[in-house]
Amino acid sequence: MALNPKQYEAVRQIFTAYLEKKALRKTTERYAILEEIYSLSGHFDVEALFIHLKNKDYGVSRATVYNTLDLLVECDLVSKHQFGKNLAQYEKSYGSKQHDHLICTDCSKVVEFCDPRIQNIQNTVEELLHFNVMHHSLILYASCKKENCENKRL
Amino acid sequence: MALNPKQYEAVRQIFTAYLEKKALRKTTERYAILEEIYSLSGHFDVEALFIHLKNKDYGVSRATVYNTLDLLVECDLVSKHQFGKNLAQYEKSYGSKQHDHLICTDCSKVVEFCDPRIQNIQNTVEELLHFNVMHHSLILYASCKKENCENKRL
DNA sequence: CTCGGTGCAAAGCTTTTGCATCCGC
DNA sequence: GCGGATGCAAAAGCTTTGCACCGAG
Repeated sequence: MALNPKQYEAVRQIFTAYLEKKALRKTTERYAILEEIYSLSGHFDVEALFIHLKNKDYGVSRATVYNTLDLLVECDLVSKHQFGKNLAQYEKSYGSKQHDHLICTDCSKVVEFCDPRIQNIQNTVEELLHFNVMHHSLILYASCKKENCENKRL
Repeated sequence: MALNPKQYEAVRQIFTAYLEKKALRKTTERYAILEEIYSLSGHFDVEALFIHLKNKDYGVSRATVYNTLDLLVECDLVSKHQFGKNLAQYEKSYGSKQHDHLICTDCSKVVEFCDPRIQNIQNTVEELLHFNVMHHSLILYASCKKENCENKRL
């Protein structure tokens, strides 16, 4: 799940290249946020990331977190999700396999799954509607059968 | 697109049956909201619906609009979407073919499309993960090629 | 030195909540 | 008449914005 140092260096370089291309400044805050995100596993929201950063020596403001997340989404190092709630969820995306999400309607748990057939659908729609599909979001809302669901026991 | 009187009567009856099953009251506000929704075409957000209702003789409050939308979503007469923004979009769903959405990254225009293969993916995931998929949301984010996009001309 | 970026707090927007009033049952 | 539903407004929660200060280039 976690990246090794070499992989993380590649991530930094992608971000650096993006900042240079856009003539944006390479601030310590931006790299601190990138590093924190890649040290996390799974999904997180802005507030959780902000708290994590606040608990370190180096604090950043919410405004900067929002600003930097936008940049990271734009250069594909982070992906943003709206899982039906009015709260954006993020996750690091470098080195991760393309995947989609299933959300348990009982306990809100998020499960990831892969299905290559989604690509076929994209291709068909591209041809039919004459669009270039950049990315997609497939969310399955499902209820678990019996003891699968952790929160069933609560 | 619009329902004929007979179809709309079926919609009313579904809502009535749902309210009775749940022992909820059949208020005039609830039916007024249902009627307004089924007179609209395409997607709408809460504020737009609220304004429409406000402009009629019969006014309802935002709180009631939110409350009633939840009920209508629960009995499958209305579907709710989160198109990447922090603003829920709704659309009537009775008599509509199952469909998914493509959003133009240039002009935010929403295009509907159908693809039966999404059902196969659902079936596979159900078996693999032991979940009962209730519904899904597939959104393709795409940029139009050339003159397809209405806003390209702006 | 310049001007983009940051931090902080205020403002903005959508949605939820509390409470008095109202009306379906 | 009782208790759920409504209306209104206030509150809550996430995100954006304005402005003074800071620091990368």
